[in-house]
Parts: sequence; structure tokens; C-alpha cells
Amino acid sequence: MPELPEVETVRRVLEPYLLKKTITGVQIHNAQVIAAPSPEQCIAGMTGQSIAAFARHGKFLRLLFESGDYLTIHLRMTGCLTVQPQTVPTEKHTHIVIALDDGNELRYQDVRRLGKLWFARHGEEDISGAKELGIEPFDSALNAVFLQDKCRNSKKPVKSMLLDQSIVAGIGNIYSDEILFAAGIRPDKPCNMLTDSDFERLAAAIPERLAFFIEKNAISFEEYALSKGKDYRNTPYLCVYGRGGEPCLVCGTTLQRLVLGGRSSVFCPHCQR
DNA sequence: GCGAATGTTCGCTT
DNA sequence: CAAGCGAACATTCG
Repeated sequence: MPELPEVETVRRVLEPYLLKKTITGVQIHNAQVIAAPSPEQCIAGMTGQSIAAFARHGKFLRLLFESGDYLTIHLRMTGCLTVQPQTVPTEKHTHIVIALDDGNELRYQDVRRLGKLWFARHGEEDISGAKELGIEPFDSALNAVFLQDKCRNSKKPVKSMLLDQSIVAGIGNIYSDEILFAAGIRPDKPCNMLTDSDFERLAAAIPERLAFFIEKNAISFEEYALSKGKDYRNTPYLCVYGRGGEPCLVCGTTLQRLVLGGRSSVFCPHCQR
């Protein structure tokens, strides 16, 4: 459950089932996903805590406790959070189970185990990397001038700039391609070659596309639980991602695939310049 | 069997 | 020294 629209969907779906709940116990089936501190400290630190908020920053999720302590979660490629009754058997690859006082459990499942969780005390330095994030895509500070400033001295492909979490937080490989398609810019166009008009269209396309996909991802708690948190409703609405070799939905030109920074990128050579 | 997959970080080479 | 690669993490799927 990876990019900002999916992470925001998880947050919205689970939030009502987490707020005001108290943690009655924590099971760690695989300590590999705990980045810090030790599993014992995580269990001792979280047990008895009451959940005050469930927040998102870029692709990070954070459980904030009444005490000011907090648990930061990054799902990376295949991490997945669900809230299920204790009576429902856990799925394969469930690594962390956080029992709540209403009989439900917050479960962390991750096939590839690339995701990470960090528990931290109030006032303790956050080492998750979340504080190195750039601005949120929906922040009014995200405009053409902001992007232009970040791109001034860079010859990097514009797609790499979009994937840089320290500039704009939350964009990943799917939505960077979708944003560039919407903005009509080739993913390999160097940042320092972007025109004023490119920056304007890019600044508009970022929040527009992400908001569109958050809306398309909307799902009820029940449906989310049924699909084990793995329902990817965005797929039917993707214009370019995963469609290399297929015709462009706008002009019919065959979509091209290329590799940038080790990530596959698909674009329309006619619509994107 | 091989390559790729919604992400990030580290280490090595330009 | 910055930028830009590939590898690593680990598993599944086509």
C-alpha cells in the first residue's frame, strides 16, 4: 500500500477505529520490521497507551498517543495495515499485532518486509526520516516558483525531482508518471530545461492528480477489511503507468517505456514534450 | 529460471 | 564533492 493516495486511504479508513482506543498488548512476530528501539522497548512503551491521533506525512503514517509518545510507520512496497477483530485469524506475513481495548487488533502485514516501524518517546529525536520530508502536495506553498527554485541548478530528469521526498512528499513511481502525463512533460526532461509554463502545469497537476486518486481510492471500512487492505482501485484510472506499448488514451500514439533512476517510466511521446 | 514490482538507503564510481 | 549508478532488502507473480 504505497504512495500518498493509498497511505491517505489507509489513514482515513482506519482512523475512526483507532482514536480513543487503548493498547492492551503488542505482539512482535518478526522484529525485522522494527527499526527502533528494541522490540522489548516497543512492547513496554506502547502497552497501556491511548491513541490520540492517526496522522500522515508524505508516505509516513503516525500513531500519536495521549502521552506525546508516537509510533511512526512506513509501508514501503508491500506493507499493509488492517484493523480486525481478535477472533479473525491473522494473515500470512503478519509481523506486528497491536491489541486494542475494544476487541480489535491493529495488524501490520508485509510480504517483502521492507516496511519499518519506529517507536519514540515524547520529545525524543525522530529518526524515521519523516522530518526530512518536503512540503505536502496540498500545501498552498506548492506553486510554480517553489518548484522552479528546487530545479534551478539541477540537470536531473524532472521525474527524479518528483520522486525526491525532500522536495514534495508522497509522490511515488505510479503518480509521478501520471502527474507528468497530466502536465504534458516528458519524464526525462532535465529540470533546468523546464519552462515557466511547465512549472505552472506541474504545480497544478501534482495536487490535482493526487486528490483525484485519493477520491478514486475511497472505500468503506467493511470493504477494506474484506480485501485485507489490498484493494487497488486506482488501476482503472491510470493513463500511463503500466501501459507501456499500449495506445495513449488521448492521441493513440504508442506509449513508450524507459528506465530512469532504476524505475520504469511510461509516457506518451506525442503528448509529453 | 528470469525479470519486475506502488520504496528507501548505502556504497561505489564518475 | 556532488551526482548518478547499481545493489541490497525479500517475496511473489507472470
